[in-house]
Amino acid sequence: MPELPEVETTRRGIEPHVLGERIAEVIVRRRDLRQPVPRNLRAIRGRRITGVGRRSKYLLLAIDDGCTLLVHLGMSGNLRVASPADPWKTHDHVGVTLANGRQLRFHDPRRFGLVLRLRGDPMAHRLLAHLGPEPLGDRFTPAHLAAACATRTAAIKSVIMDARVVAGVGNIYASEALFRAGIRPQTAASRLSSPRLARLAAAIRTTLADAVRAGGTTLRDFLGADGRPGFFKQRLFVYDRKGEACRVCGTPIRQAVIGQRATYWCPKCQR
DNA sequence: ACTGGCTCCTGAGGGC
DNA sequence: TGCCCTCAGGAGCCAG
Repeated sequence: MPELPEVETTRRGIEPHVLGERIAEVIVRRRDLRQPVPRNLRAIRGRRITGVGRRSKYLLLAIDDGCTLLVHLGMSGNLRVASPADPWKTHDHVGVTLANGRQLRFHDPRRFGLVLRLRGDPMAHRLLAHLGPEPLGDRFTPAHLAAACATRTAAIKSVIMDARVVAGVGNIYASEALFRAGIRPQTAASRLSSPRLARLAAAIRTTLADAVRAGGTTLRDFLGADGRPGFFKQRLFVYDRKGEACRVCGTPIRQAVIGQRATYWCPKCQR
């Protein structure tokens, strides 16, 4: 479910409720996520949350003992601000109760998500160390994208979904950015000219920034920290629109599988 | 060094 | 209604 805009929406949603707050209790109802929730997670009890950050699709809660709570939402996860008195839903796996009477609930039916407690520099952790530049940051430039694509024969869509090339671009926004750039998703990355890649880099930026502004995309089950859906779905040009008319030229949107993932494009607008 | 394929898991939706 | 099949927003790991 969540790509970068959904994770950023979650980050912004929880930040005002948790920043500076003391952790009163940690409740773990299920440990068997993508990696087991560590036994020492409870060590954050009594500590304070000093920062709410994001890297790629990971949320990083800085704790005042120097460790970091690393949260990944996987395909079906969400993190919401609840009351400790709220009934626990079936797939609410972890709860972090705060001194202000709020409780962060980690909910994840498919359990592809992750809750870890990291010591030391989180960016040095093996899950984060290999990540490429943030697409909304200064280090993601046309030159960077061109260098990454120069030697790669894989489909451009697969390349922009490679987190080592650029972090946080998932299946929805890869198709959307390629539409905005006028590039067919199956084109071999190395065959794209510099101007076209520059246009793609800009499209990745604007697509993600627009989606963040709309509170992310809710296709089926994404909810922000306040339990509300995102509204970017109404603005999708191609994703999940197979057979429907292109919003620009009216041609039916096509769908195919690239790298095991459903991919959508307009055969007229994208060359 | 890349590339494509497989895997984890649950639930929703379509077809019959 | 109900059952069965397919597919889903991620991403690490594997063999070739």
